[in-house]
Formats: sequence, structure tokens, C-alpha cells
Amino acid sequence: MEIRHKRSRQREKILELLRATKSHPSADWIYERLKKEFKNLSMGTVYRNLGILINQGLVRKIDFGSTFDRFDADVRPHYHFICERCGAISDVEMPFDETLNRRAGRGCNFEVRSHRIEFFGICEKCGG
Amino acid sequence: MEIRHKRSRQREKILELLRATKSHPSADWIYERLKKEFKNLSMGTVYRNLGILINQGLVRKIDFGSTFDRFDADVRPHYHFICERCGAISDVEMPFDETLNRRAGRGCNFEVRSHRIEFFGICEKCGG
DNA sequence: ATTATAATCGGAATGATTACTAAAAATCAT
DNA sequence: ATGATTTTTAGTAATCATTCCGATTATAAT
Repeated sequence: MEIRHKRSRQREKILELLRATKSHPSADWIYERLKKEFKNLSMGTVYRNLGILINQGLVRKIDFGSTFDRFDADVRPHYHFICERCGAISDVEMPFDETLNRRAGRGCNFEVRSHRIEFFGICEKCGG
Repeated sequence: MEIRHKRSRQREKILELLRATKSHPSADWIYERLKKEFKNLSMGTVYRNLGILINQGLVRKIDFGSTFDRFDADVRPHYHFICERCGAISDVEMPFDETLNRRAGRGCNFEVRSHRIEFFGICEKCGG
């Protein structure tokens, strides 16, 4: 299953863009930014490379609360806050709860491996 | 903004179906079931009525982890477990944490109104 | 019964994502 | 470096869930 990847300027730039922002951007945002440098960029390239970066564990997909996915190069376990008015996603400064998986698995016969928490509300900019 | 709704056999049946299952079904599942009773049912009817039921607070949309949405007539606050192998969604028997919103809002200037937790792993049936 | 308004079906439109293919770029072996 | 090999790309077509639209039907109000 090991796929040998050749380097690609596009993929490197996608990771660089993602690491330079805290805005949890969409594929389209990445596409628009990258197009300035690669005038013939195609959307498939963005999605394929995001998929590769996700497989490599360098990027996380954020797939909730919206009709389109968003991406995050901060792969450390952490929680997200989503503004219900403007859709902005921010990191929540709250320690990751290592005990939660165990507590959730207590009552049932499931093997709980991970968890995610999303907070919703109104962000500072929108007048929270 | 108050829309007066006339009763609809289709909508009543959708709610009945959702209340009778714990499987958190998709729109398509509902459509297939309902088609037995309404032979000319259309998908738009399913989605429109699900939207109305959600606006009325009788149904919740579960929109994560998958390419399609799923729906839940249990609107009491509770958490979900998603099997990474078969995609089944189950309720987690864990008390809803009322303190979490406040704790999450402590560090930031956001008005945290609600939260959601999803647990991932392998379900009993899949050999968890 | 007449009128008004919401709901239906069926199909077309949308929007994000994935799949396909020939050409270009990166790596490897000589 | 040269050429062979394999990955990546751009461009476009396909997919899939969901939304939208328009003519007709069902439900409710007068």
C-alpha cells in the first residue's frame, strides 16, 4: 500500500498555505490563492493533493456544519468553534480531554478510538 | 416569518418513521420506506418536509462524517458514536455536559451557545 | 362551494467532489 | 546527461446529494 510520492510544487504550496493560516480554509480558497502562482491550476489538483496530505497525516479534513469541507494543517488534537453567523472556524483553547473516549465507551460495547467536539455560537467579530 | 403549515400525510409519516427507529437514517432510507405507501413520492418532498420538521424543532440533522446527511427525531441533547467500518450511528449513553459551553468560552470572546460531540471507533457488530 | 395557500410530483439545476485521460514533470537507472 | 518509468497535472466529464421550479393537487378558511 506504500505509494512513493514525487515532489510537487503545487502540493508543497498547499501545505505551506495551510500552515500559514488559522482560518481553516476551503478547497476553493486554496484554489484561488494557488492560482496566482500556477495559472493553469485545476480543482482536481487541489483535491488530490489535499487527499495525499491527509493520508500522510499532515492535514485534517473538517467536514461538518457546511455544504463544503474545510482543511486544517494543525493535526494536534484540539476542538473547534464555529460561528453560526459568518461560518468562521476557530480553535478552542481548551485542553483535549483524554478521558472522554474511555468514559463514552463505558456503557456500550464499542471500541471508542477518537472523538471530536464542535462548539457553536457567535464569534467576536459578529458581536458575540 | 411565521409560516402556517397545512397537514401532510407524507410529513406525518416521515416523523413517524424517524420516531420509530434508532438508526439515524438518511433521506434516501426514508424515501425508500415512504415510497411503499406513496407510490409517486418524490425526493424533493422528503427533503422539504425534513427541513420543515427541523425548523419546528422536531428533527435534527446529523451532518458529519459522511457524504450524505442523516436525521434524528430524538432532539434531546445527546452524543453520537459513529462506526468507522460500517457507518452505523448510535446514541452514546453519557450524560450531556452542561458545563462544557461555559468552559470552552472561558479563554475567548465568543458566545458559545451549544456543542456537539462525536465519538468514532468500531461498533459491536463490526467486532469492536 | 368558493377561494386562498401550502404541498405534491417530476424533472431540471446546483454545487462540491471524484474520475478519466493525454500531456508534462519528477525520479531512477544507465 | 539520456532515456525509461512512474507520478502529477490540467482539463473536462461524471457523480451524488441536495435544492429549486412550475404546473397540478390537497388542505384549510370564509
